[in-house]
Amino acid sequence: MSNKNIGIKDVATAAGVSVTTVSHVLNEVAYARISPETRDKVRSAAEQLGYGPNRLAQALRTQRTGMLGLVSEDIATTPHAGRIILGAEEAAKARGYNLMIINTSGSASLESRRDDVEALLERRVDGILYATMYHRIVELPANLGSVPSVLVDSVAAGGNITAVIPDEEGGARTAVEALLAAGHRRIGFLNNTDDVPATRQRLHAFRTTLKEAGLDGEAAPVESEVSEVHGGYAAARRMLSRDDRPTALFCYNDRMAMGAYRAAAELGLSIPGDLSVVGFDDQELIAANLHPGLTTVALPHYEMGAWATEHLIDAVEGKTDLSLMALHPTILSCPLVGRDSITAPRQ
Amino acid sequence: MSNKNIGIKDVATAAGVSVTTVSHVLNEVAYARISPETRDKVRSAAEQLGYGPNRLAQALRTQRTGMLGLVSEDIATTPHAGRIILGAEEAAKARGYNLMIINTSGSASLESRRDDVEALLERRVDGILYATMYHRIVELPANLGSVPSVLVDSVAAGGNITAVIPDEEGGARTAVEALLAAGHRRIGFLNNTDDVPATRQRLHAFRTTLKEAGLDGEAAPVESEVSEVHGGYAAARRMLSRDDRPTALFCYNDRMAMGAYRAAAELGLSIPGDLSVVGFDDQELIAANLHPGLTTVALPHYEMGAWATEHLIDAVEGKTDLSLMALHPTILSCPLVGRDSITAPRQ
DNA sequence: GGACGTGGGAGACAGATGAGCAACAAGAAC
DNA sequence: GTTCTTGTTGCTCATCTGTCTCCCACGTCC
Repeated sequence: MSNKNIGIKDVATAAGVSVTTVSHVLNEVAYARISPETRDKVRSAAEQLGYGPNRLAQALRTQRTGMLGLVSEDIATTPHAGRIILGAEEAAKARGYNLMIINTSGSASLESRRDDVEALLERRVDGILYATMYHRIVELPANLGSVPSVLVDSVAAGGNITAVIPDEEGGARTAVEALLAAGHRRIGFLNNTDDVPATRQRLHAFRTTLKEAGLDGEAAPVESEVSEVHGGYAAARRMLSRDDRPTALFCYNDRMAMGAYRAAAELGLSIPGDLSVVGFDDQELIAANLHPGLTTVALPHYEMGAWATEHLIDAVEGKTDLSLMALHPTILSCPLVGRDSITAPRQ
Repeated sequence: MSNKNIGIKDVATAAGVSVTTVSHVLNEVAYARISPETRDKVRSAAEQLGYGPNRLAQALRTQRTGMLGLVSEDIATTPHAGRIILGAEEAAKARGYNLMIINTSGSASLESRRDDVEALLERRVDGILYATMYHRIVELPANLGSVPSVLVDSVAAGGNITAVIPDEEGGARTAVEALLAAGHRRIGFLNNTDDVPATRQRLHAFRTTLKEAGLDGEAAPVESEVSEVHGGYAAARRMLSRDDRPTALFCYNDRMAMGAYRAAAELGLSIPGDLSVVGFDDQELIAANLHPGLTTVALPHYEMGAWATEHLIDAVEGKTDLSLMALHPTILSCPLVGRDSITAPRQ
């Protein structure tokens, strides 16, 4: 219970040695030659007094705070932020670091982002994690560069900062392959309308994967709407009213899949009997709670947070050169989370 | 862009004054007598050099870090944590403080909680926020007491720590009153089975509110199940199969309400035409995306985080005495979030 | 007189702060 | 009209926060 008023010199007095010796013993300095008895005296004195080092003073002296800054967009509005934070926090804790959190808005001005980073720099964090809420290309404040930093779930406009992003294409491929493996040949895609990497890449992977399976990828039906439940509903209504109605749907995200569930229900189509569905995102609250459970592809938010933190710490400790990794973003795979929304097509 | 290598003495040299003067000017020390010209010189020198104070050194000297520790349970598993964090972060930022986050598990040992708090204390945070993921009675590590602290969404076993909690009874009353106001007289309650304050208090408010409306609260139907979608489904199936089927349902939380939606659909009951439903929690992802939108009662997570932070900072700055507030937990109200799941009963 | 074993002293990190020191002006004493 | 006191303005010096780390000191043994 580190009493805030007890310092190294109190321990020194209690143990009858100098502060230098206490420091040597407690930090297990390699070159220090101190007898085992003295070490014991110091250690027990420290424990009895409830001594805990003042990390501020240590940091001031050593130029290392053991703190990482995390500026995260829209912490509360998506569950994604929580998973990134958790991944980062656990990875940091495992290596003796702590996390300083700053929230920002996805639409915040460059100047306000700059101020956020500045606040972290004044606290002399050893490195900075910059996490966005969805995969895109972001413009980052220039002062980010003055300390090792890693971008989570986006790539930098300048392209000169190490980044981790999800494997959009691989994830889409995984989803479509799950449908193909179940025997489906007429597969539709409910896509998003935003101009973000995920929209383009998932569409590309959708077509390519079908083509590789010997199907006509270009002709496969795609309906685009905003990536919300009502968008998914609208897109699914159109898609399912076609003459050559697909037997399976790949949805841009779980929210759209939720809309598709409703559309299917209204049209008297049962899932997965009449229609198989795959989502994307693995938003527990939706995917696990729909009926039947939604098979979906998970975004590796936890993993990206942990990966970024690991490599950031490596860089801080001089074990890695981030500038080498900055050339290409690191891509983490999106695994399939199987539930009950896929089965073989009828007949 | 605070260059990490620029210190107060560089500014002093550039401005041609002493470091003392720079410190006086930049901190706007009240008793310092410095000419306007000198002040200008100092300020422009500081700006040109991109000087930013080293908060570590400041903190070491002033015994104030301007950092608050937040130990939060299960950051990623519920969206609730995100809202508490956001409330705390924004309140802290508004007053010039920053947040240091530590994640812990709801089932973590007392010793590991102690270590988490200890880590915060070593960093000399000015105060600590301790947030739990659902309203309950928690046992807290003893070292929490060595610095001002506030409990968010729980009360302490010893009862000697200032706490903010949601108004469970008021929220339940609000929900039931919304149903009564729509004209419902046969209202059922789908309750949770866990032995937590919310379970008891919401049930109590349910019965009391009915009684006050001249109905037989004791006789009103209650079905209890685990507070998940499938629990809500099972409870609703039983509830809706009764001879005196209620025309409205108050659900312990939005997840159970989601289960009730499915049960209603299976029984051919339309919402809200044949059955009105109110939830609890306001989990966006569910409540806003069900069809029809679920009217529900919101838990004030953002507000609790903000309230706790405000008062913690007040205590840190000597404006409040937390020990006085520790006598009774502060209760924040749970407002109704109206959507489309309530209407007047048929005929 | 080195080598070895054991330990301590004195900055340095970056900034905050109370006491104190020139410089000058106004008023008072001579 | 000069010197002395007193007061004010403007700024600086020395010291402090808690810890680390380079360098040195002392004694003993071969």
